[in-house]
Amino acid sequence: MIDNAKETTVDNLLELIHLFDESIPQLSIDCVIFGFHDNELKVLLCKHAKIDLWALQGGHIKQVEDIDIAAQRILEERTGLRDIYLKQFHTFGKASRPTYVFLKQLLERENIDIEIFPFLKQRFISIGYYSLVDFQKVTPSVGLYFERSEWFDIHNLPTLVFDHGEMIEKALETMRLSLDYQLIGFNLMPPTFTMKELQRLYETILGETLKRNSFQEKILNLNILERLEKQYLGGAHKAPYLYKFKD
Amino acid sequence: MIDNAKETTVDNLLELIHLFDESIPQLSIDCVIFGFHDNELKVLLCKHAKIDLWALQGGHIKQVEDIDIAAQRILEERTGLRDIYLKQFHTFGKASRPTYVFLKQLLERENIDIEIFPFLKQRFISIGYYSLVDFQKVTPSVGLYFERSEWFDIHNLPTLVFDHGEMIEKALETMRLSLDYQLIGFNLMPPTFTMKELQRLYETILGETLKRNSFQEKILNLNILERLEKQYLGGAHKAPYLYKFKD
DNA sequence: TGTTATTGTCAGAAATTCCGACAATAATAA
DNA sequence: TTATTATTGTCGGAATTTCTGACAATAACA
Repeated sequence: MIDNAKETTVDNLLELIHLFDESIPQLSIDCVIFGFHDNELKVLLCKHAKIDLWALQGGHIKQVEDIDIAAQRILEERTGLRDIYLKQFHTFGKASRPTYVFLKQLLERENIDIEIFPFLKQRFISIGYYSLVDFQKVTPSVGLYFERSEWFDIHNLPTLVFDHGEMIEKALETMRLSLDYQLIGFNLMPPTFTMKELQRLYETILGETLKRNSFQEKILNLNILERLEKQYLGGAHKAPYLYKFKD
Repeated sequence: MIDNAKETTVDNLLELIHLFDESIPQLSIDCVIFGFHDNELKVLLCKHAKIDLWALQGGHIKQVEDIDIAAQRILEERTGLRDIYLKQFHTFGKASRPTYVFLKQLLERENIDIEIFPFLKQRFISIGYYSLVDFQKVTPSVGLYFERSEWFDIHNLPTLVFDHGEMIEKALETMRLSLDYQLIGFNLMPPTFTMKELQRLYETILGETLKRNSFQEKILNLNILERLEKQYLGGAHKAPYLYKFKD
């Protein structure tokens, strides 16, 4: 958890304006960064100092920048991670997305009239990406003008801005569906792992328990794992095989 | 096929500028409108009078308009159809999408300097939607400042602008995958139809032949069809049952 | 040395998909 | 009227996949 109690200063407002100037207007990217560790599935949210609402990790697209690259940049800014599985899943563009109301309220608490920044009055359309990381490996960092960045359990989310709740829902649904026909967890596992550890990842993402032998059969049939030598791990039981993903 | 040999006049250039003004900048929608009829799968493309490249049916999003509604509006403008299955499938945003080069070339042929219209110099990001219609029921109409609108067989496409070829590819792939777990052809079939007719739709979309009895078994198991009385259709053989989609 | 907890494996059950075969039947030809 | 032809409906078994319980193997611990 990060808490730097940053104040909104004139300086970082100017920086914000500069960012807007060199970015594509009315279009943002929001990353649903899922974090997995020890049977827990979390999502990384951030929050402004003066407002009790949480938001996804968002950002803008530079005028000369691929949208996929922009999403990677945002992910790296907030997590320090690169080369992570990151997938575009949907673009959200309801006319009623209440970005204006939120920003107005935010600026009012700073005693700033939103009329000074006409670009903030515009409606925003957001391209959603999701990714899956090991939250133990991440040191969250707040973006410009946010105050805190924190992992929340997927079953216990705080109140969110805009339609960010809906976005998380849709990202989760997409990820669960894609689990059936592609492997998305290979950044999450240590270099070698047991079948049980992999199963727990699947169970946590899917939110349901799986049969031990069915799971093993299914995964092995995908033919993406290489079996290594057993290793004694210190449990009062038979030692499991270790696996690694094939190169 | 529509061919109205429309000239680019000052009037419709002004109209174009007006459209840009009330729309979200640097963001467009492109609709991959697939047309099916008699074992043929086509896509509806349009073309400017002075340029030998074809394009998807595109348009812009009004400042106060849901993106889904904008896509529906574009579809209706170009085909006259409403309440059609229309699905967002991907947003395309490579920094190198060469929209500027194309528009400059287009305007030069009209002896217009693109510098007069700075908004045209901007890079565009495009939200892709696809839909599936019966091309016999459609009377294509050209949008503002296009000259012709025509159906092309999916296996025999002309040279396309920008990355529109890639967009069609991705739309087709998405549609084929979604065929497995949802029914997308219900606007295409007549009110009642035979199993063979439905099978041909699937075969055409998938680009492969299917076994008669496996297909029937699979579709009936979806439990979305209602079997009606047989009807003699005039073939030298047993009359097939008719089906309709359950209400 | 026995107990305990977990693992690897296998065989059979259950479910799904695949596929060939055959009778039914409507139009057409004889 | 009758035989032929083309296509349909359906059934049953083969092949494949998925599910599930059972049991032996084994490493740590008492």
